[in-house]
Amino acid sequence: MPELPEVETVRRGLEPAMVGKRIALADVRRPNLRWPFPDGMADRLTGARIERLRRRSKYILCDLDTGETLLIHLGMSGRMLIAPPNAENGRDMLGQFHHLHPAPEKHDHVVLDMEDGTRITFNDARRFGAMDLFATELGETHKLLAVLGPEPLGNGFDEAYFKAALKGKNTPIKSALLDQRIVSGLGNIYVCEALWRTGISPLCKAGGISGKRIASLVPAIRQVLAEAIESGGSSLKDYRQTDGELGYFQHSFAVYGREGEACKTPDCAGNIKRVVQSGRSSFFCNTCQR
DNA sequence: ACTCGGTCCTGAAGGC
DNA sequence: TGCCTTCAGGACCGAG
Repeated sequence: MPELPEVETVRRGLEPAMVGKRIALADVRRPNLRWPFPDGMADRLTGARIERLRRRSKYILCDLDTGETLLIHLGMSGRMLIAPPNAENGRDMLGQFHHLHPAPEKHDHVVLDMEDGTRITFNDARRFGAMDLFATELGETHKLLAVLGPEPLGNGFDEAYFKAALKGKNTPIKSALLDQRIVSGLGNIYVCEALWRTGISPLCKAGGISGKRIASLVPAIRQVLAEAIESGGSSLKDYRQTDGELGYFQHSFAVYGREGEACKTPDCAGNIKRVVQSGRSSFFCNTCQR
């Protein structure tokens, strides 16, 4: 499930394959993912050079030399596949583009053939992902970006902001942390992990948590994300796979997916419980998380 | 304004 | 060549 660290890892993996390169041919193989693709997306991508790859929350933003930005969300199951150039593809001496990549497979929804023959494929079985194109100059006024709270690893996310954002909230802290308007980029896994690190129960009402405990969440969130990015970075560095798949990595979790197993807090005799909050599983230790 | 639950989608997993 | 149910999840959207 791509949350901020996974998206950042994907962004870093895509950089060498995309930045500074032109899209020789964009193949948009269905009319929509979660939402309809913008009109003429394939034509608007074909011929564009990618100047920069940015990340905002769980979105990857590709700034093009056409004045437009390609927004990509991986949803639940979205993956970016990178297939390196073959000796036979790219442009021939007449400037004609050709490629010998295998035919796209099931759930390959958007295929970008770069000018050097590299093929970038957006594959998303569940189609919770999204793509959009918008004028770069609109910046963060894009509908999906305008509602986002601060980046958890950025300067805008600090104790003062966080306390103010949670003040008076009746919703459980678990739900508040999943709310992208409060802080953006967290998903179910890292919310569970950050709460465990601070000893705060996911069931606590957000507005009722002491200032000291709220303050402790700030570095806990930052650290769990930074560690996951580091973990992703190292897996990326070692990454060598024939199909070029990129996007997921192994990371060890203290609570997520560990229902019934022993709590990893030193000297804690508890075991991990699972409860459902607003339709999502929360994993926590009800002995050391209060 | 705030909070909650429904919804989209497919594949994996598990019960029988 | 088994069928069926349940679950996973991000984020929008409508209901209360």
